[in-house]
Amino acid sequence: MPAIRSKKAKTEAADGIQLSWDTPLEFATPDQQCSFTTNMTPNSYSEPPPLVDADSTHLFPPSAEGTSGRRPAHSKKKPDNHIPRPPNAFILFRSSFIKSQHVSTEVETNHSTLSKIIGLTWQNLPNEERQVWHGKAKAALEDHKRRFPSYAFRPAHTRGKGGTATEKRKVREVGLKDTKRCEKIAQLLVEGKKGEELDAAIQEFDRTHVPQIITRFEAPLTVRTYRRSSSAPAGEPEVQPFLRPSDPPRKRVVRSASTQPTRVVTPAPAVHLPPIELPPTNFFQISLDAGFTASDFSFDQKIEPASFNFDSFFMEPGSPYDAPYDTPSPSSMYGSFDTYSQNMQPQHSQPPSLSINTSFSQWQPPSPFDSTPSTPQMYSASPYTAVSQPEDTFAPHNFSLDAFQGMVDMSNQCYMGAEYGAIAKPQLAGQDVDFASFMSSLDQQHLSYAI
DNA sequence: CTGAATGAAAT
DNA sequence: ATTTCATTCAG
Repeated sequence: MPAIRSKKAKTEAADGIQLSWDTPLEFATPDQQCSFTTNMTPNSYSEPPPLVDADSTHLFPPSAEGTSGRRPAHSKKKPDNHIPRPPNAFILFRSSFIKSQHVSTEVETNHSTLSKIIGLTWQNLPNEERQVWHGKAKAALEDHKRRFPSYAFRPAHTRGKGGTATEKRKVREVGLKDTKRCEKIAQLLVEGKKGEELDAAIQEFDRTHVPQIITRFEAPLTVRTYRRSSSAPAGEPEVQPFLRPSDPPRKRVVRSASTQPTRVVTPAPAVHLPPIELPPTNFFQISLDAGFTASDFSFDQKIEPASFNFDSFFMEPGSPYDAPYDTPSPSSMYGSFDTYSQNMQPQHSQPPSLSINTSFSQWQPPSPFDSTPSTPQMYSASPYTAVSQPEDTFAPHNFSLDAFQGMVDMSNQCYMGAEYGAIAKPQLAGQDVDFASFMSSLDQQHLSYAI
């Protein structure tokens, strides 16, 4: 899921006033000097801790944190007398989780990913076990209050921001880690696997599971929208139905699920594309972002000028990896591919039921292409779209996969390519199909829950 | 410095 | 409602 919660990182001066927090955070330790005192009601939270011995019954007991206060002197700008907030239950859980190395660095070192895993684990945690951590959080809070009686949380509410009217919120970082892997790890964790056992299980998982490749679609670009965006009469109010990479993300709730994307349809006349013959091939299996379903494509029979309108797109490498990486070096075409390619191995012997055969050919754009300034710039990323310049034609359905662009022409032929030309040949059960059929064939099986 | 999670507490 | 910031450290 995208993290739209923007971080301000406003290094606020003048907020902390009190002593510094140099003692190691000792949240969970029961035997610490500070026993409950006076004014607190020990059982203010409803659920009493389990009667049984906690450590043996819990999946993730707090790591035996012996006063190992390792605090690398908080990295950056903090007033020095800054008092950190009391940690909440999850933060405590995460903290303990990290310390205890339940997930070894063999499996995952990236803390963003770890957060994801731990978040999933947290949610899968039995209620009573989460309650334990809420109890710890409560204790930590009380302790905090004792130590810093006059502390008050003063979030630096940054008013006005940068002042720039445009403030485009940063589109999510595309380096999304494989969500399925995170889910798998979390699942294994709640099953009680950790440490080496987990290592082994994940190694096995990594061996058999082909990581997803995440790409982004660009808004369909038509000649009309191009004209409009580049100083046109603009008689009508400017419609901005499409989502371009540079646009702020559509309102998509992050933590609560599901916001259906708006569907947009644009008329589009035919356009001619140069015929290309395909070399053989890589197979990619396609699945869609969680927020969307196949029906969002309005790609029924009459795909005519249906336009894409979604944020992201997954391509899962499927089978035969015969000639993928040495020929035109696809890795140079898009970074995310590169990122994951190390984990890819030839696997299955059967193509996936739903696949796109992307054939990379060294197709060169027609000569007029290079030297024709009249060709809209935005088209230039894809040599194929470049030829669709005739006055009253539209660029066909146009999408981009990172540096990668593609489109579907009026006969539903799908093309992809950046520096290299490529034809995407959707296949269904091994048979070539047009892109519309392909899209409408997407079903639950091919949807993923990610992002 | 950011991202990634959840939750408490502040506007 | 929305935003900050608690933890953590690799990128």
